Amino acid sequence: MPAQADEAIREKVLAVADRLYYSRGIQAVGMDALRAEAGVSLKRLYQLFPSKESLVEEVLHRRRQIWNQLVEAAVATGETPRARLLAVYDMLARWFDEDDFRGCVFINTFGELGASTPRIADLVREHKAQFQARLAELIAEAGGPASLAFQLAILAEGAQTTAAIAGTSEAAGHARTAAATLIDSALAERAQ
Amino acid sequence: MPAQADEAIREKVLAVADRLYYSRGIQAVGMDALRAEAGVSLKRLYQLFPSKESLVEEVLHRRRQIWNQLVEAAVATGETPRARLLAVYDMLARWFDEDDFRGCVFINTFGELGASTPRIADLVREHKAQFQARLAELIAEAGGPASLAFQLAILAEGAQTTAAIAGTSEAAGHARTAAATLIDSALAERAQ
DNA sequence: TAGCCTAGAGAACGACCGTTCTCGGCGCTA
DNA sequence: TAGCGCCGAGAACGGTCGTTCTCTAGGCTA
Repeated sequence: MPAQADEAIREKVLAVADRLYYSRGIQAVGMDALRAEAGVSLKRLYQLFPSKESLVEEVLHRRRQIWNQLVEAAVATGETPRARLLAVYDMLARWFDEDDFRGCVFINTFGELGASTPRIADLVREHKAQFQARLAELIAEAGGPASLAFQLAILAEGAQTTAAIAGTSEAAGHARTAAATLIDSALAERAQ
Repeated sequence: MPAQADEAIREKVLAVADRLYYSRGIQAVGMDALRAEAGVSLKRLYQLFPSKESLVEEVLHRRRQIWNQLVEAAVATGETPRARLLAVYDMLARWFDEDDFRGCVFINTFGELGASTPRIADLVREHKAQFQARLAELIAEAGGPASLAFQLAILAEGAQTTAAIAGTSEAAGHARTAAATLIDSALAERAQ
């Protein structure tokens, strides 16, 4: 039982679970469907993850890391603080254009399980708070006010939800335009 | 079997279903829990609504009517087009402050059932499109550009989601401030 | 080669769900 | 008062889910 093989299987299961949960919803995907798709025995599945809930938690944890990497990769492309902020919305636009886009995993999970599973509701809260804190850092670099972080976070949130429901990716462009307006307005006000 | 008594029972069932579904999630509330809470027999329940899915659809329909009334009541308080638009965000603020606020019913339902129940996904899409169209009307009255409707809709959407997850109602205030900035910016641009 | 440990396949279990069926009692008509 | 039909209570049914258990086959050690 080589530990590194276990790690590979873990990652495979997490990747499959992420894909199935995201496309069909968590409650709609049973452990058996997961087992079949991942090519793992049920016994192994429960050795790696003691329960479905713990598996869901790890899927969210993994998504959070991926999200953070996407944000940082986008931010790294900007030369100025303003460009770094707007790059986040460009990243959203690319994401919304993917074929399997179905909204924010965290929002969907919150709607599905938040009322009955406090641990998962907390994970969602943490993730959103962390993203907002990152926005606040970028805004501080630009010399903007703290309230701007709330406004930009609301825009990003709304863009994800709107894109998921309307099924079009144009929400990202509108959010980006609105973000630019809000940033410029806040900086202009501070400048005078 | 007086028809008006049937109507009263229908409304009672719908109200109870709305409350339970909203607070616990749809999948977490069985028909039997509903029966117990509404004080109706299972037989009657299935006479009034042929299936759980049809019941969910009617709950959403009812919520949509309530939402429209709230929007129109808020809009009616504004003297100017700008004030009418901002009144929508004031309405959101009051809603977020309610004890049992748990986000937008339509978003939550979309996350829970949207992937597996196309009819319900369509209802959610229709509702959001209608709200956005109403915003576009108000913006046209103010002489603003059509793209502003998208921006304001994204703000309202994001405010609801952010308030639900963060558990604070301050999102409405930030959304309102951002909305005012976007409106004024758009109108100033058009004026010159 | 003999014995043991492991892991996979899948049956089994208990719980719950949406939906339907049965039964017993009550009220209305003749 | 006798009979009929409706209604509520709740059992029953078929299905699915998360989780555990059983059985069997295969590879490793001595």
